[in-house]
Amino acid sequence: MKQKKYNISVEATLEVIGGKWKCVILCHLTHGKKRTSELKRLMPNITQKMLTQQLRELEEDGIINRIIYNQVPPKVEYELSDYGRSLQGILDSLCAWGEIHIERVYGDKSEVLEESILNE
Amino acid sequence: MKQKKYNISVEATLEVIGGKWKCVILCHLTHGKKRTSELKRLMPNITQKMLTQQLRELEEDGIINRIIYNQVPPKVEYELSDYGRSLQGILDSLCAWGEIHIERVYGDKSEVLEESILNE
DNA sequence: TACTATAGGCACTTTAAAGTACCTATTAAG
DNA sequence: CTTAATAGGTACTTTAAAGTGCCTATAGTA
Repeated sequence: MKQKKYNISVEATLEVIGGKWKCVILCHLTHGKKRTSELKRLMPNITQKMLTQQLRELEEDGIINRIIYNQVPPKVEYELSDYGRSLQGILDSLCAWGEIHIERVYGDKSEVLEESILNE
Repeated sequence: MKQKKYNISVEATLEVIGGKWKCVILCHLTHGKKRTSELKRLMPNITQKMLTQQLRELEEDGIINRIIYNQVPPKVEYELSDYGRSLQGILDSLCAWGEIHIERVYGDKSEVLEESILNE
């Protein structure tokens, strides 16, 4: 546990949910438990490696739980932990702001949001 | 204006406030207008180049206003725009969560937050 | 027997983000 | 006539983030 020094508390938040994928993963998990393959399908552009890597880090930080079913082929589910759920409000706001921003910039969100997510 | 495709709306948000510095800059601006040199002092580890670059991008996205005073030596101030203020709630929550997280991980926040910011 | 599905490991490469170093302009003060 | 202060530009380099390709295990099915 290296003693980092932060100049402002938001830096600590960014260490946990920063980067290209973590917020996206977490936003999906706000809608409930998800299997690895479901997450992969929801994020067509993420690579297997990045998905696993980000999930590991979120688990290490206590944000998500990893649920392993003893089956073949393997089944693993991820869900927000209790602690992770303390981010729910932020995640919801981030998604909501994104929608507002898309409408502001592009007018019609259906032009920039993949259909797959429009009807969900 | 390239028509990006997002798989989830939060990706649009991250395009605007993602990266290492933007949230930090914006959090400082939630406390009011700041000169370039003030921002630099508040973020001892940011380089001149990154500061200017991030400020330019935030301005382009309509999040902040740049106020130029016709003086020598130059004086420039930055403030949240009306649109930027729609992020205020998110920014406050991100800071608040960071404090909670620091206390959870390190116990005492005075050990990881630079003194300069503790008494502000 | 070969192939599928699922979750993931690992070495290596690429790309994008960030950092470094050095440059500009202007005016006042010493 | 040199220096300080402020805000910023730009070419180049470094580093960290992300991506690619190929590998594993296992039980069931065609």
